[in-house]
Amino acid sequence: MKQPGMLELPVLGLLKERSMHGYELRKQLSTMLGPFWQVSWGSLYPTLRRLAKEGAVETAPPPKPFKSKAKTTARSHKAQPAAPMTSGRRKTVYQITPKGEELFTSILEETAAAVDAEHFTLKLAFFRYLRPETRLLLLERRRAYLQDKLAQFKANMRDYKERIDSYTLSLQNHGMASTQSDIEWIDELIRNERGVEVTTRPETSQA
Amino acid sequence: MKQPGMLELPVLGLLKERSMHGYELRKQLSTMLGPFWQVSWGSLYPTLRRLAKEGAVETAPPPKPFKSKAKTTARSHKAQPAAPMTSGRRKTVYQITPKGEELFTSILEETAAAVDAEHFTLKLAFFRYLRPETRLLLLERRRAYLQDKLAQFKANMRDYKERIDSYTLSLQNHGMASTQSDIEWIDELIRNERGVEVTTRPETSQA
DNA sequence: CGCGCGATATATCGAACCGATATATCGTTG
DNA sequence: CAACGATATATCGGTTCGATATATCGCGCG
Repeated sequence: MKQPGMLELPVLGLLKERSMHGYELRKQLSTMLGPFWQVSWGSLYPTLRRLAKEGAVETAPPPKPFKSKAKTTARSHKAQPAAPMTSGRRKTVYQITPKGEELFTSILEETAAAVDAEHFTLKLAFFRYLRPETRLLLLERRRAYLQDKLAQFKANMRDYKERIDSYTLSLQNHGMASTQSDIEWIDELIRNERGVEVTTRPETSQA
Repeated sequence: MKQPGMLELPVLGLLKERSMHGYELRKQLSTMLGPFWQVSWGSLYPTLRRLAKEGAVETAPPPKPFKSKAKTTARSHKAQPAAPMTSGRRKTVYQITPKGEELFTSILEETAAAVDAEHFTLKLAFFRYLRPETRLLLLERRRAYLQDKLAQFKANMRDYKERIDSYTLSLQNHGMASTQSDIEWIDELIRNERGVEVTTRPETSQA
């Protein structure tokens, strides 16, 4: 997972359900995506600041002051690095704004960059927020992309299979099989999406 | 493909076979890896400079001056950006050095970071340069990693399958199936590696 | 009782990569 | 000979990663 613009969607998607701070955001993300992706701090916190600057999220004050702050005295004995107030256990809670909701939807709906595995995976995790027709559109885009990838594999094999060693050959074959398996999975999702109705067509080729 | 340290191995691996310039390097890389990975210029050229600075590669003068350079006159009419000599069709040919050969081998042999899909894919493309025992070691590391990933999937499913929606569930299931398929592929590679000898053991579990 | 240790929580740094873009030349083709 | 696509190198800005720093909280354990 390293494509740019990967964090916005899941961050907004989780904040849409309820307000959270960074640490919890990461835990939720891990739960949701399992072994697919472990978000790094070095991308999560900058993303939160980015979203805040765009006005897509805003920081809420901690729910309850609770213990009262008895030590508002200077307390700068340790030289805070660069940002204001660098002390422990802060719990900067972020909540989504209407603008953030809009951004979330526009990112989720966009079909252009939805094709690569990472972006698609992320979108699927928030598929429930899309209308069925948009879901179908995204699924079909992904399918077309995979079909194209498969064709590239085949072309590559046709042209170069004499020139590549057995390991690379095995790699290509496994890549093809995986892509084929991905396509079948997408087809299953498409079938589920359409209910069980129509589509008595026997074969799956469409490209 | 975005993990750091991804370019060094294939660049050195290709230059090991014969000297090339950047553009050709990229074409060869595309041929070898097919649809797996398209290297971007923004990473390839900086990598070449990085490797040059480390002394792992060096630029060779163009094979033949050929047409003779009749215009060694100033010719600075266009303000070259930052590097010396910025004109067209330069063909900066890179060749590997002994130090580069060493670096190639050490990167290829290291087992630590060999586990993630991208690095493993890249290593496999140069597997022929490894001794059979090192190949087996790398394959088994990869297998253990995948087995662990599978276990994480299972644990995740066990703990959260009630709380996640059907799309995320399908995602997890497909992820598990893919990982399982990857394991079987690795097992096949391991079997091939061992020749056909021994290992009459019926099941594949080893973790 | 206090001491360490692990979980909680935020932040930053440098390195690496990507996508887009700029620039220039060469070969072909109409 | 002009247009165009392939060849060829380079840089910029933005994003992510991995490592690391810092600090606090809660718990167990001697």
